[in-house]
Amino acid sequence: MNEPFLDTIDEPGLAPAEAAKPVASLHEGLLVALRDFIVEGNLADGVRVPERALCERFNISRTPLREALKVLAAEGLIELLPNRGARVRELSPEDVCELFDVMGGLEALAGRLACERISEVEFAEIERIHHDMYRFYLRRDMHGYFHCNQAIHQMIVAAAGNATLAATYASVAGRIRRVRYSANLAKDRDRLGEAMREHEAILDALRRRAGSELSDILFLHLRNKRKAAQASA
Amino acid sequence: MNEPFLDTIDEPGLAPAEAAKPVASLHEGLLVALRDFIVEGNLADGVRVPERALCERFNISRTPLREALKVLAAEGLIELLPNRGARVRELSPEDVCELFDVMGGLEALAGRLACERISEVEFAEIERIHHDMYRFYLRRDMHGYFHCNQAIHQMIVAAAGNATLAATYASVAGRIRRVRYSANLAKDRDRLGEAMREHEAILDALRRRAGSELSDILFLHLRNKRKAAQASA
DNA sequence: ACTGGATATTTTGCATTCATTTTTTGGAAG
DNA sequence: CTTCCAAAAAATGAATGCAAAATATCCAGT
Repeated sequence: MNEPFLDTIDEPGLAPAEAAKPVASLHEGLLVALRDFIVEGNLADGVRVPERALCERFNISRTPLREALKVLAAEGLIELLPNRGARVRELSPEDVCELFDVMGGLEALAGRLACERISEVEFAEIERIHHDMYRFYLRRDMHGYFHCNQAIHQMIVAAAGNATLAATYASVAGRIRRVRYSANLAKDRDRLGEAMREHEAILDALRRRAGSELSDILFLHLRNKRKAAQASA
Repeated sequence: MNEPFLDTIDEPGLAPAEAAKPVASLHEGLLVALRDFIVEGNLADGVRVPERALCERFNISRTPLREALKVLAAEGLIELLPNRGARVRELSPEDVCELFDVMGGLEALAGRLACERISEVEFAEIERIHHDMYRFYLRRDMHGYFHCNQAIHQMIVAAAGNATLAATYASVAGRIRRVRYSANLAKDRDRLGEAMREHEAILDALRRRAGSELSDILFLHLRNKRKAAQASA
């Protein structure tokens, strides 16, 4: 019989590295693996997912799998129909709107808190990434641009210094990540320039530690992202 | 052998009512029951909770119980130490601060969204509860006051019309509910009057549909609640 | 050929069982 | 009397088994 799924990513020579970061329980590792598996889109939306298939895919028995499914259902990533198994939760346009707004609210909060406690070196780091992003923008390097963009938002959340917020934000971001809007979004030149200007305003408000103002800007920034995503859908 | 826990709250004559709202799965019902059980403080913080005891308490086997525990751990209500069982998660003062701030951020978002879409009848209903609350305040009826207070905040969240936000808010509110700050808080007369004035400002901003302003007021309102809670701790 | 229904198969939900890890207990040595 | 170690007991993590529900299949009747 095959070994559990964890070994499928193991190279023989990497055994010590694996030992250095052992997965505490099968369940925990499975949860992460299964979440990534779904977020990365390996399961079509709305399709019934038999437990048996997933068990074979990850080489585990049904018990830990079902535990993981329950958790993912609580996270809102999948839905469990009684006696009818799990399916990847379909995101209606309304769901996507809601998720964008909640992300906007959480980023607004993050910005407000960041203004209260961000250090100069943290700000300098964000500013540095911002300038990198601007260069990518000028070069029309979309990959680099989006990478920096995501990094800045993540750093603002981190600068808020609120672990509960960070966890909540990660959960919402994970759910929305399944929506592939960036491809179409990237083609909208106007939106890109607008986003760049919004980021300038974000930096400016953060520099002045203007929490309330930054809060508004971040929420509206996400609203505009939402609009662009809707337009491209 | 005893029947499952659900029957312990059943009166013989209530069978039809129970049938009208059947619990889909044992797991689902257990999840709700166990969550309430913990939120209501039936389990001391930090104490190891043997699965066996909970199984006997709810008259179910370990499998659905463990599934429910995994979900509650994901919600942050309990923590699961590998091979060492579950314990009710202790809330440090920092955790409480974080939760208050996240609640503030979510309520700020709710207020902003409510300004966009609240109807006149919804606003009138909130205003009515607000006046009820004021009467309770004058009479020093703390029970009525807190009931109205909670109702208003809940109605603002509902008026936002964002199910994702409502679910996130409910999760955070559930986690913080375990902290018993209201008892001490109620004795602080100054804070009570201050809170009353803040609620006036909330109503005023909502009446004018001033989303950004309401957002600020609600966040600061929660901040002040946080301070009062800290002071009484 | 198509529809309806009965049967067979699959799948889910939960209980039970097994193996491993942790905790407790008992006793011997200092 | 205290401390340390070993064995027993208990608890956890995962697998398997079993009953009920859902789905699929097949056949009869039109």
